[in-house]
Amino acid sequence: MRILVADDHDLLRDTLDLWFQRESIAVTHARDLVEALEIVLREKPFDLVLLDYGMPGMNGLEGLRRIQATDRAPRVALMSGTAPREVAEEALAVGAAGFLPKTMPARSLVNAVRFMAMGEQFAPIDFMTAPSAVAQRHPLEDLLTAREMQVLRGLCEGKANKEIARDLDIGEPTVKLHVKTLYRKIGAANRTQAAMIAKDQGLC
Amino acid sequence: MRILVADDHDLLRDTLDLWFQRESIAVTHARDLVEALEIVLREKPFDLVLLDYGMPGMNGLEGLRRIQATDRAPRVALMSGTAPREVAEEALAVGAAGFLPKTMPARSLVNAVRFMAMGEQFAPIDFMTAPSAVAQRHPLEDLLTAREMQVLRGLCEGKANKEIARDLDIGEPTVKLHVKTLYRKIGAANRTQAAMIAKDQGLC
DNA sequence: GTGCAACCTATCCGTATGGATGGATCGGCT
DNA sequence: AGCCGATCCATCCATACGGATAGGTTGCAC
Repeated sequence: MRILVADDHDLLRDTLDLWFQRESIAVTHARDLVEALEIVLREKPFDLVLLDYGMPGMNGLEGLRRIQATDRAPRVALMSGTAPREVAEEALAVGAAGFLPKTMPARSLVNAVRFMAMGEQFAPIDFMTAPSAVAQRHPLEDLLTAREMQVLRGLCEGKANKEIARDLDIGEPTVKLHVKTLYRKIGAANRTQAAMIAKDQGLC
Repeated sequence: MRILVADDHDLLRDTLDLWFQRESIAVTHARDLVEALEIVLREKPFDLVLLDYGMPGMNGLEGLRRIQATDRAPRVALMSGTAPREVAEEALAVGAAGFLPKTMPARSLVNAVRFMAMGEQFAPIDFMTAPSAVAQRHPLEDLLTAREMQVLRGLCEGKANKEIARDLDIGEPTVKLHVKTLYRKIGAANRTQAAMIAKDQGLC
């Protein structure tokens, strides 16, 4: 089996080499996307091409598409240590053979490579089912003050201002004030919209 | 490689047999869970045990747990044509080697079996990332009338009764009536709670 | 210190909401 | 025919809500 590994990280490439050799998998190297493209076009087709998502020239999924466009590498997989799940999903959607987080055990990585070379799609299950992970640190949390967040949580539970006031041990007029100001901050016209926005953001 | 296939469908078992034989995979059969348990305890350990989720004696994931509890079958995978994604997720969470929908191509199934026997976890990516799929046909939808559902959708968008009335081209008093009755049906105390409940159910 | 932001309280007002009635029409069912 | 549920409309009322305005107290930064 012959594969092409395109990664600008020397250490990782060397480490992978050891494992692939032990499994009698022939490895060719590339340091960036252009080099990978040259090799793909020059050499005879590989069983699998591994692309580092953060490698020079990749430009997101653009690099993946360019390799696929050559029609000389039907099996292309993405590798990354940092990319969020969404990237993996989109890569698979556009026909990538798989997605390999660099946190995988080497043993599993070799197995995955064999699996993908057989024509299957691979991605670590726990990685793909993990809850989005991004959530971009809740844009609301640094837009609203601590008190406003507490009030917003009350709104999410469908509580009346009076209830929220009791829960937070403050006066009802104060709650009304917080409610009003947080409406403006998050762009809500009433408490229901505020609650829905909060829920969309993953709060409550 | 030796595997145990436990499935009460003769046809499927025979079909799998052909494929496994061609791949020089030795297959033992079981027709239900008790038979599978007997075989697991009697014979020497298998590289993989395939369990039909809907097979007699399975009782949900209970069967999976019982096989695992024998400590004689470290690699157990689930098979099903109908089970929702949630079942697959839970099975993997409790340590199943994988989940195989019966809609898979036989070729891929064999690859997946080999993959799992190597110690990896497998589940079809598209199956696992599909949006829930179940939603059990929205319990609300047959609890509420058509009009009430339309009103509820309006509530979800944070609209006022008057707006909803205009959208549906009915009078505001009527909207208020629908709102009131749907509160009682879904157990909401106010419009915000109603909207949150609807959102939880996947509507809006 | 001065300024500022976050927090708290208060009062006023118009409107929306939630709830309870009563009554009406229409279609489907027995 | 009679009954029932879904739909519609109307009126009444107490309360909650949304908004504006005018204060007050902290604590922190300049």
